[in-house]
Amino acid sequence: MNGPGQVSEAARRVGGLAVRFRAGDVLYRPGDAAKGWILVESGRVRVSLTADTGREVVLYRLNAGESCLLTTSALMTSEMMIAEAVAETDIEARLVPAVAFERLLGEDAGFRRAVLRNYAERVADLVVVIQDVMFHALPQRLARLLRAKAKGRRVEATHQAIAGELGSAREVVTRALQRFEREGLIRVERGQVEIVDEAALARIAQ
Amino acid sequence: MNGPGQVSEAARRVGGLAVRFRAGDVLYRPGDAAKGWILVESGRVRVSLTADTGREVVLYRLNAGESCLLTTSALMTSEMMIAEAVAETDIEARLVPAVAFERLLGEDAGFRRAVLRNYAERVADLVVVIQDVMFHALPQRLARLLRAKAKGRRVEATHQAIAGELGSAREVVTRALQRFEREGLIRVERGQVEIVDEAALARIAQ
DNA sequence: GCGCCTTTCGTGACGATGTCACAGACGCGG
DNA sequence: CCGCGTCTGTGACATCGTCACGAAAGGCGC
Repeated sequence: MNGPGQVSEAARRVGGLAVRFRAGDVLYRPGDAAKGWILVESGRVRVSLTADTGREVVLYRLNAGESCLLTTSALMTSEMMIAEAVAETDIEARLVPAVAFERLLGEDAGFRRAVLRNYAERVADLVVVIQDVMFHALPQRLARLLRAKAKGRRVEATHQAIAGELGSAREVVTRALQRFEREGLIRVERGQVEIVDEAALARIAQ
Repeated sequence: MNGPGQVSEAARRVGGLAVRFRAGDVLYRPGDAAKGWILVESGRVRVSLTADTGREVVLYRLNAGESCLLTTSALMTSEMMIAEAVAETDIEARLVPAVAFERLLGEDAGFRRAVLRNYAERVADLVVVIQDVMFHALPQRLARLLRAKAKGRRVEATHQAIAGELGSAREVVTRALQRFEREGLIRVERGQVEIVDEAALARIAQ
């Protein structure tokens, strides 16, 4: 395999430290210093921004074989982290010291390509977030999120969690969901949403 | 010198094509394909997102020695450009084919470091934009912008231009400026703003 | 099964912001 | 000095975020 495996193998070869986290653990929070280059080997990490008011927005997620754009950015600029990363599942990761990371970048073309391509995708994620929060109406974004998070026709998420994904407020999400429900698109229950009219949702999501 | 000069020299060495733009020229627009890796050698470029409604937000600017994050991201993912880049001044730049760029990254450690550090800064710019539009009130951002753009105590910009910087709407900027004027912080004239109470502005900007 | 506590959700009121539709003001070229 | 394009001013309105509550649903201990 030429993806996660290769990158992971390179990280191990160069002396990367194996680290583990449990679901719910905070990998880093605003104000922390970047400890090194970090590669997720299994599990999923959510990276988000939080305002002092408590409002939150998810920037991107990291899956196996991926590495955190903002950690590396902080590492390179010697700035502190401004975002927060939380383990959504149990995590196995590898932490590579900055100098070893730089060496790998120089010596291993495959590693370099994989890492840069991964960052390019995360950068695109960030731009999509900006476009979304600035240019797209909430119902549209909500519809898209529901479709994306649906397992079958069920979405397991509290209104608060949905608001966090979208960078909105819980009350606003509650009202938008009520509206969808009145219009017969969904059915709302505590902690979950059932999709009733998938086609209509798709239309709203564009 | 170890900054722009070195990077620029490397780009030339590897066969980068010299290109020029006049102030106001569009370097690329949404839907374009990335033509290669591009380095600004002199002048300033503004990179922004535009909605179909005409609303705009400035993502970052490129100065001499810097390279466009989004172009490189598009290059790596083979996606089309989603943003727009406009020359704010006359520009000299160097366009390096993708393969030559990749080769340079592998062979020249100084080049690699400079480029990656530059991208790390642009990434930080993007995150700041997200934080700003989501978490900070308009008066605060406006005050910050006025201070940043002031030459002496004068800011040359139309309300429309200011709105574009902030990702807001012209009318909203007009009203915010009126309010600042009523409170004696600034004086507004056609196409420019004079700062009267710099200290108060600084306080509002935090 | 019954209280109690925590989490989740519902709702009204209000301010800030974006949008729309115009109207007025300014300045430059002819 | 007349037009016309650019820039600015303004009112009306919808959406969204915030605040301040209160109600409902689950879980837990007993």
